[in-house]
Amino acid sequence: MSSNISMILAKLNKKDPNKLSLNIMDLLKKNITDFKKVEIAGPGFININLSNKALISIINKIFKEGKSFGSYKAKYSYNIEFVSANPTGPMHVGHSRGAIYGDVLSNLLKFNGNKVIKEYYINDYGNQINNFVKSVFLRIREIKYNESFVNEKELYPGDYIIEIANKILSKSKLKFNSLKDNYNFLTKESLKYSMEMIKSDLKKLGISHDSFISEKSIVNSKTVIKAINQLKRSNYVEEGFLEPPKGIKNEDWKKTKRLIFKSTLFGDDTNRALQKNDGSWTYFANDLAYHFNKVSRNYDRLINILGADHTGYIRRIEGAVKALSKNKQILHCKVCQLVKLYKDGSPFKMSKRSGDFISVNDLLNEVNKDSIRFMMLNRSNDVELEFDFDKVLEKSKDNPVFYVQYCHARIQSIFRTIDFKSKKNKQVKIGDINFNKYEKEILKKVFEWPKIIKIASNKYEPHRIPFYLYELATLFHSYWSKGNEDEKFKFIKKGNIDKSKLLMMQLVLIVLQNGMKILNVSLPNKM
RNA sequence: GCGCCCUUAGCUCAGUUGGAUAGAGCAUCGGUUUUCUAAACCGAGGGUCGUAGGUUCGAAUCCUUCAGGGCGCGCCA
Repeated sequence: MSSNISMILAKLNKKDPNKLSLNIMDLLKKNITDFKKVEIAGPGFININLSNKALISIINKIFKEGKSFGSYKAKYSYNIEFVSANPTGPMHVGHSRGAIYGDVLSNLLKFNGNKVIKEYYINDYGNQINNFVKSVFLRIREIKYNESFVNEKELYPGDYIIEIANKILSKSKLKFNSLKDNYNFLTKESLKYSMEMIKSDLKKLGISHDSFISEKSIVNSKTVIKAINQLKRSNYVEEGFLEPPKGIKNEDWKKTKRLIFKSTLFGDDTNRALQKNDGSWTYFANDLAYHFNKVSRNYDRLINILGADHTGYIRRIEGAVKALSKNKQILHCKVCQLVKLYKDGSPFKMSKRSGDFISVNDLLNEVNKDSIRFMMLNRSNDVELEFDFDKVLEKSKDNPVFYVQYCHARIQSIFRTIDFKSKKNKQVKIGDINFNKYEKEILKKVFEWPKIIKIASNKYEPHRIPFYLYELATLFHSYWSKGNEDEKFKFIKKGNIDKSKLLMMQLVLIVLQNGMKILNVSLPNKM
């Protein structure tokens, strides 16, 4: 164990850290007997070797905590919105990253005792939906009346549209003469089937949401007006004109008076329109209303998981939450960078519109859920993730999930061999326990687990968990193999096992199980 | 033009909210299997942490400059 307390105190008091360390060391030696050795190293670190007595008391504490080892008591309520993929088709590989990130972040926060609502915002309103429904209609015409499907720019050509068309046809005897006459029916049915597809994809990835909120229902409930009225009163919304957009040309742009949200007050580049040319609400206006609804549900903390292509949206919506909650609630937007898909050694472009994207379902047909989950978290969410289709399909040693699972399988293998069963309420006593240096390394790693959880939770960085588990597994595999070189490091000798080894393995097991439970990745007993 | 993210070994990336001699995997080279699971392990080579400054006992980490890459910049959703 090591402490940098002297350096911190030195900074505060402007004193020499080495001198402070000497003083602290004296105090420690006088007052505490749990230390075997205390010494000063480097610029003023205090290194402490724990006595067996102290070690045992820590181990007993871990056994007592068991499934909650690593967690700390927090009791905030969270709303985490993630996935929220448009209901115009199945999920693609890019969506799965945010989905898994959000899901594991939720598990992590729950592990610490927080209450978490996992929410999905269904964008079942607007032009995309019109185009989606039109696509379904045209496919129906194609099937029923042999009219060829002309692929216009705005339409969705993917095969799943044909599937939806077939499903609708098999249940309905309507003639489908005009889109207009069948519009409401088609919209309802198409959305039902596309959401079924998405939910099924999510389920296969091990993800389920607690709450689904429909954009259309927000619009119909007039929440938009309520939200905007409140913002008008606090002077965040006004009628006015906006400058022409700087980024891309838009021929439809017109300078007319409309309601705008003053997002520049929150660091945005420009104020944002709440109304379109024709006076109808923009997507942002509806989203504002949705977040008004979220704010009214009184969570302690709001989190949105967004794709990289929505970074420009963050200032606006975070500002909106501040304005709507009168600075009482804070929305944190976390961004997942792109997933770059590689196949046959070259980049594989995804496009939802063209219909040639790799869907989550395609992926799941070839790679198991555990590997996908682990791989998607094996990067910080802030960096692009290279997903090598071929490599993941190989199911080889390149895949780190196997490595961690294998560690678990080896421990279980030992337990099987000696017919060991974990007992409840075990109390370890000081006796013939004597950890060697390899075991101490592993214990040290196990003791780090709560710190990993704390950082991962505070920073919303669940990727730290797979990295940590991988490191723990490395130490274990390394120690295991010592037995190949030297008989005395064999775990089992003549059917017996050292008490210290048994303890060490039980501790590793606790951490592996707690960690993988948060990741929702399985731990097979045999591989 | 503006905003956000990134730049660490040949490649892909970690890096403890500022700590000790910067770490893994892959790739390269060389070793280890009558076994408690070799889906594993051990060893070797490989670094000016993009650049230039600053903050301090101490910087890959914080601040500023510049360069390179990605994403975005709608009255689409």
